[in-house]
Amino acid sequence: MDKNEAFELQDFLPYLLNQAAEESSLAFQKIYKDRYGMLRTEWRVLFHLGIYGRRTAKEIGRRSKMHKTKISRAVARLEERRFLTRTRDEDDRRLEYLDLTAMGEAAYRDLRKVATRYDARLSTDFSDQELSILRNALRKLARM
Amino acid sequence: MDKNEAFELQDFLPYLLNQAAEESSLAFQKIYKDRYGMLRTEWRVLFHLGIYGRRTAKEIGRRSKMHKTKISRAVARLEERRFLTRTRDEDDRRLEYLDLTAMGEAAYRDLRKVATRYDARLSTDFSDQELSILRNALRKLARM
DNA sequence: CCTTGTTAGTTACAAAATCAACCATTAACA
DNA sequence: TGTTAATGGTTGATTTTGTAACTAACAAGG
Repeated sequence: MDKNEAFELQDFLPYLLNQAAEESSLAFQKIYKDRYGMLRTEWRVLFHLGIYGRRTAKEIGRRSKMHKTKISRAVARLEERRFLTRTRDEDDRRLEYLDLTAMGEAAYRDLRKVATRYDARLSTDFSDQELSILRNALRKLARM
Repeated sequence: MDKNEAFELQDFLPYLLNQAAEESSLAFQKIYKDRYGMLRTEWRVLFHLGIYGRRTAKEIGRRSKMHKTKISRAVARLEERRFLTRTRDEDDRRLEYLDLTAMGEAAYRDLRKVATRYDARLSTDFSDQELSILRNALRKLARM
């Protein structure tokens, strides 16, 4: 009754996913870090604003599933470094709208280009069918 | 010349992988945390020893790609809580072999059972073919 | 208006990860 | 040998994250 089945750590999805996530983001991380001194939370906020335009912190949080304190700090740092500005909503003064500055836009476009190339490079190892299954599975696992 | 192509954050592999990794490890994390007060680094070390038997910290690091300080601290905590013991190699006194105690073994077997069930549950969303493509792709991305 | 509850966002403090410098030991080799 | 380099592992300082408690603003009902 030992239940001593072979358990392969390498097959355990949470572990495997984590290794793949870590390894695959390393080289991209190096770029946004070296080039703009950004943290992971920061490029994410930057991208959200770059892609979807003016948003509140709340909206970014809902989509990215980042906790609001992470976002609050990322926004503070991005503002300090002049990548974005905040504007209070005059009708509901709890809200503030975030907009990329020209510098923020430039950084976004630059990093988007890098990300696009980077994603393409990662994808070369797989067929179109594999890629579509992979992305689909990941979206399901991520519940998004 | 604007290059203003649609960029979908949800399709960017490093992002997608990270979301999937985070989401999919949440429920498992709750178990090793609530049941044994362990951190992610700690269950990993525990599993390495449970699966592969007596190892040095170095060997665990090579396989898991965890930084040696993480391992050092995880080992220290696991030793404090009597999940493992250390034995110096008398021929090369820099090395120390790590072994699970009976308690460590028990915790490992318990968590392995949980992990097996958990992995099975995650897998139910996919066909065998999808699973094999997924695991393969992840191993390739993780370079393992 | 006044309480009570909710929401958006921040802050304070504890927990954890990162990075560099650090022992102790062994290896390499002049 | 004696010096320098490399290795396994630990420690301390700093940075980041996580958790909870906190403002400030709005909303709803009396």
